[in-house]
Amino acid sequence: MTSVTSEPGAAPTRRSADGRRRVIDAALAQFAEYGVEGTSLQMIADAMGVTKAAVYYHFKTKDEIVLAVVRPALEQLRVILADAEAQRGQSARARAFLTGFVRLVVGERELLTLLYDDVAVIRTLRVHWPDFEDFERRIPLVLAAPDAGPGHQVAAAVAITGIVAAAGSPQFTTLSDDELEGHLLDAGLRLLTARRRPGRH
Amino acid sequence: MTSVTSEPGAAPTRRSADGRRRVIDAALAQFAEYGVEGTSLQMIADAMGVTKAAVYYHFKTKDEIVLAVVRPALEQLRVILADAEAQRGQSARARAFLTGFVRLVVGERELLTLLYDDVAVIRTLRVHWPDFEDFERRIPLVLAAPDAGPGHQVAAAVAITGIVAAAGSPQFTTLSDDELEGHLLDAGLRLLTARRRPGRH
DNA sequence: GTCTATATAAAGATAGAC
DNA sequence: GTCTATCTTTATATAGAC
Repeated sequence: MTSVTSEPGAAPTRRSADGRRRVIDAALAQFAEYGVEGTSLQMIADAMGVTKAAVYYHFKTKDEIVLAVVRPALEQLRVILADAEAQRGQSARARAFLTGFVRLVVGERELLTLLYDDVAVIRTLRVHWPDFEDFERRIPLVLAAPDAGPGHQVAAAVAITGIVAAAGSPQFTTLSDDELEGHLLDAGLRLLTARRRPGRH
Repeated sequence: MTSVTSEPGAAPTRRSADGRRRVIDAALAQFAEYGVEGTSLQMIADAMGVTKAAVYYHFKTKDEIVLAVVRPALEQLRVILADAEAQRGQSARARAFLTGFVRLVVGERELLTLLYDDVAVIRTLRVHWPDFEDFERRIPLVLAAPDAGPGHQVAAAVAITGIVAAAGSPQFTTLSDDELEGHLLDAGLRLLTARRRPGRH
């Protein structure tokens, strides 16, 4: 299972991609349990069975590890968002985003929880990830038209944040991915579906 | 403004309640912005304009500060939960909890976000707050009957976690408390209202 | 690629003066 | 009630041997 380091045609990086992967996997597990600020390089190294210096061979700083951990989720989010925005019609865009987002969340529960709940991750992204604030602007827009009124905006916010948190909850580990995905999608659609409230305004 | 320390009939604590309050307020502000692990005693002291040692006069450990910050929210949650459980009928119980919970969340946005998002807070509570795991069991139960099927459980989880996160979002700071409360309640009700899925798509 | 050893800073926490 | 000063531990990070 070891030493496929730098085969020609494989990973284009100088440092072996496999070494980085092992750090990233160990880091994600620790981050998910203790949070980024609650995880030291020592803890990551211990989880890998190596020393801190070995970890620093692969990444120069802790921030770089955070970025590397979170990068794949953001890349997928970028694609899902762009695809949704390309749809014709507001409700088609919202539905397209929701569908892709739910699939991403179920596939990467720990990662998305980290992305949405960990203030340290969000701070790091705002500083080092150029497109992040873009996402924060565009996601509400793809889910609800700006002129649809605050009720729709609030419902959309409840939907995406609730979906992430519910997917990450230990309560639903017994459900299959497909089942969970179906229920989350259902909940999301209920929130996004425009319905005039009978009693108000 | 100062030195009302230990008036007879006032706070029953030896250390002045006012001094504790100032620590708690400063700590909450820092915790909300940087997370518990990302906040040092030094940062709290700086925010108060005093030294670390002055903070340690009021609280023996950082954990004690965390508990004190979070205590009022948990006390309110305890009452809301007990009142809801006392209602007759599952749907009355769910609605009662949702109503109280939304009001609590809107009134204490920072605090509830901390309670739901910060892994360090949750770990501290699981260790030092006897009733916390009780809450974690009872809240899902008051919102959805255990035999109602996983779809209802998931919807309920989306509702409460989404409500907390949406209320804490900077997106809605322009809304009045009453407006936000109304929209959150509306979103929550949409999720809790039992509806057979009519086989959409 | 991993190690030992170390530099430097900051963390939580305490002692004792005022 | 707040201060200065200090202790101890741990944090991020680097240098250089193997």
